[in-house]
Amino acid sequence: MDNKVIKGSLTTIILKLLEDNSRMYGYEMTREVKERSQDKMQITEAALYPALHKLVEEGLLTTHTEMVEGRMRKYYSLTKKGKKETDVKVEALKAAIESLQNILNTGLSHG
Amino acid sequence: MDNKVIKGSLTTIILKLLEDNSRMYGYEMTREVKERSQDKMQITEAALYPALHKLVEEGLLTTHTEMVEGRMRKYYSLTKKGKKETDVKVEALKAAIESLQNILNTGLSHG
DNA sequence: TTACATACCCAACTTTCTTAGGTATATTAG
DNA sequence: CTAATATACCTAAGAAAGTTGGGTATGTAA
Repeated sequence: MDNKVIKGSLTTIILKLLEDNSRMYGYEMTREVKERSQDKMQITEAALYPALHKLVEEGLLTTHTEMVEGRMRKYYSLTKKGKKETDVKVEALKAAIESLQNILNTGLSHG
Repeated sequence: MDNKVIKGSLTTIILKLLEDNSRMYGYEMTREVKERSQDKMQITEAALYPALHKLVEEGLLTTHTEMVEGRMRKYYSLTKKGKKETDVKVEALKAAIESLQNILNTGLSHG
């Protein structure tokens, strides 16, 4: 993450993107995150690719390589196991965000 | 963080607690986070103490040790520099959370 | 031919957290 | 008196997940 504030959520973000899109390639994911966050967040390719490889290793993603306009594209998709994990991880992240907000918003007078 | 979902926010949490309380000791911080998150989050002492020491090193916190009921308590407070940093870091974390939510909530049909 | 966008990748390093302890006092249960 | 639990501080070794700083290669626009 470019925005070194929230770490440990990259894997969950990847899974969520693939839940929404059925198949995506790495470079496309970096664009999508930039867009969804209105340019405020940027995943670096150096963090992304190793994370994708790990997810494949763990059996959560499968790949399919294609040549498009002379360039290689390695598409990733969720496996059945990956879909289950996505639900679990997305829910866990949402819960963690809520807790974090409770921590950050307690102790305010009312301004 | 016990909840290994969100990393990198421990320092900001410490600063925020001290913004709300003027002085706190380490053990108290672990209780406060547990309470604010309704037992969903738990900061470990092994993560907390090194983080506190680093913040003192960086000039963001000062300490004052007292004996209370036969036990040592090391109180931490924000320095002037620490107060400024707190504002910066809390705002950055809130913005990051918002971006993260945008990422997680895009692509939903409406169910 | 230079620059930029697209598209994949790796190695070395750093930061931050977890795991797994250690020390010590006060209080409660038996 | 003893054991367990809560309070209260701490460290060292290792893992995990990033960052920094590259590399390779094609297509397109200036």
